[in-house]
Amino acid sequence: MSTRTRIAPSPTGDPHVGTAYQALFNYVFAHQNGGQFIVRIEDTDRNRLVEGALEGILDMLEWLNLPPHESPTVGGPHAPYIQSERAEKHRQYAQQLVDAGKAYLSFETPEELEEMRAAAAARGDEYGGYDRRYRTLDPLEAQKRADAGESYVVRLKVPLEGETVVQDLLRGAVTFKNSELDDKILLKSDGFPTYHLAAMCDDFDMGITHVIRAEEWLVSTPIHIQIYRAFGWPEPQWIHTPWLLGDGGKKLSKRTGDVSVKSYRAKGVLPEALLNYLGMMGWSMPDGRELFSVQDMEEHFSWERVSLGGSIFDFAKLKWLNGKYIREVLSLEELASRLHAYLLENSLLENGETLELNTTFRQVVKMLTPRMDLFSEFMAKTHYFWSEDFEYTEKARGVLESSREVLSDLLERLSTLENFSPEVTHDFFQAYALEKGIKLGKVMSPLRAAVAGTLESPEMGPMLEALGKEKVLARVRRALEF
RNA sequence: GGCCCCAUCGUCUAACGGUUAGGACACUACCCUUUCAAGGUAGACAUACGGGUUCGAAUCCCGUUGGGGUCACCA
Repeated sequence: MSTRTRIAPSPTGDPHVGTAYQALFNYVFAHQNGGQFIVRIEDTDRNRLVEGALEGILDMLEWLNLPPHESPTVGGPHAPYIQSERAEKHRQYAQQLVDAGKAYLSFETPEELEEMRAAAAARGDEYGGYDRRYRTLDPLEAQKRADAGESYVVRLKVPLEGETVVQDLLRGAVTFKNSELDDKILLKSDGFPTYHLAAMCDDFDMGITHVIRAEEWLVSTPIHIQIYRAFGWPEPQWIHTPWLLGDGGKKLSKRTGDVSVKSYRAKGVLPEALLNYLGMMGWSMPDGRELFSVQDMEEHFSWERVSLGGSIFDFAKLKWLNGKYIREVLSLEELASRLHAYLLENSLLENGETLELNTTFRQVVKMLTPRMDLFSEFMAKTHYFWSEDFEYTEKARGVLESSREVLSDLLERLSTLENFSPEVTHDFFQAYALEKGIKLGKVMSPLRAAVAGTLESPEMGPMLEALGKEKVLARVRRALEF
């Protein structure tokens, strides 16, 4: 039987890094075993749907280059891959369990449930769930009430005694007492299934062999096992991956960190860097390498190398890793075109006419390569390349004021240079400093201030070349008048 | 609170009974240098605690503590 894994995200907001994390592990494991990676959208909670969220998730996977073998958009032999479209099937499954006496109709209202919980809490009961008041109701009687139009849910009749053991691939056997299990709702009063029913039925129907999901699901796994058993289906392999945590070591959420993949994309994080970073959360390469691709992961992945403690998402390290991709992985040509596309996509171009994907742009990108970790830093660090309308920083101003002599010298002599290639200007500066008996810095900083408006910039040679003689001279002139 | 999971530098991690407990991010110096970076070198920083088992425990067992999760007609 071929290995089949899935992610089952809910379309309830921006695409979540946790979803990307799960997608990565599910994708890698499926590919490593020559199997299939499936995306199924879990939208049975009709109240929490967010417009566009489904597309957002699919877009994210495309951006990350983790294409599913089967999904709502590419389809597949088990379509539909949108859970709400399978609701009729879930209702049939629920009925099947009711008919078999493994589940029952239940008529309590949400308010009554609330009272039950409060009462159980007040008594200090160990079991704080549903009191099972309809579990023993005669099925015929129950059916009669349902037929009469009374609102009901379908609940699983879990065993009251004994234990349910979850065999987790990462943690071994995890034992739960059945007396602590709840008669979980399988079908809600709106006729839609809960996650418990829907996910198990769909996993079974879709032939999922390995359920790889976040640790938060571990404690509801005994219920899932009971559902499988009620149907008489063989269990999949359970794998509960370690937590991705936010600040303070709490579950990663909007409150504890940035969870939106869109937001990382907007910051100019490369998809391969994000994936690489996610890959080193909870897993490591056998040789300790930190820079690795999804392909590398497929080659070397094993559950044995997964560490179980949760990992705190550290943006500083992601940033560093992104910088590594910019500096060491992408070619200049690749970098330039992707950066250009990024700027276009985020409408960050300062001047659409001059900021084309041309030689100057490439020269500037090359200069910035060791100087940026994120694409979003690019414009702020290069604005003076694209416009004459730039300010002098406080420090630059100070230097300009005390260097008029050098600047006018420079203006005069620079204008006689044949060309502004780095070699020519480099020799020129050396000679000038030598002649004047001053340090190179005394020549460079005024010029830097004049040309860039700041004392922090790329090297002078390439910078002057990219700017060109005309602009450089004009800027020195402007600085002298300042 | 009940139940469940987890526990190595601040952070991500290596070590699968024997290492001066290694690497990376961040941090601090220094080197390189026309500034800023990048790069290089160095430094500081960890096995939560207490019992066992063993000739020998970060590693195995138990307990404690700590952290997290979960107890929905949400997934």
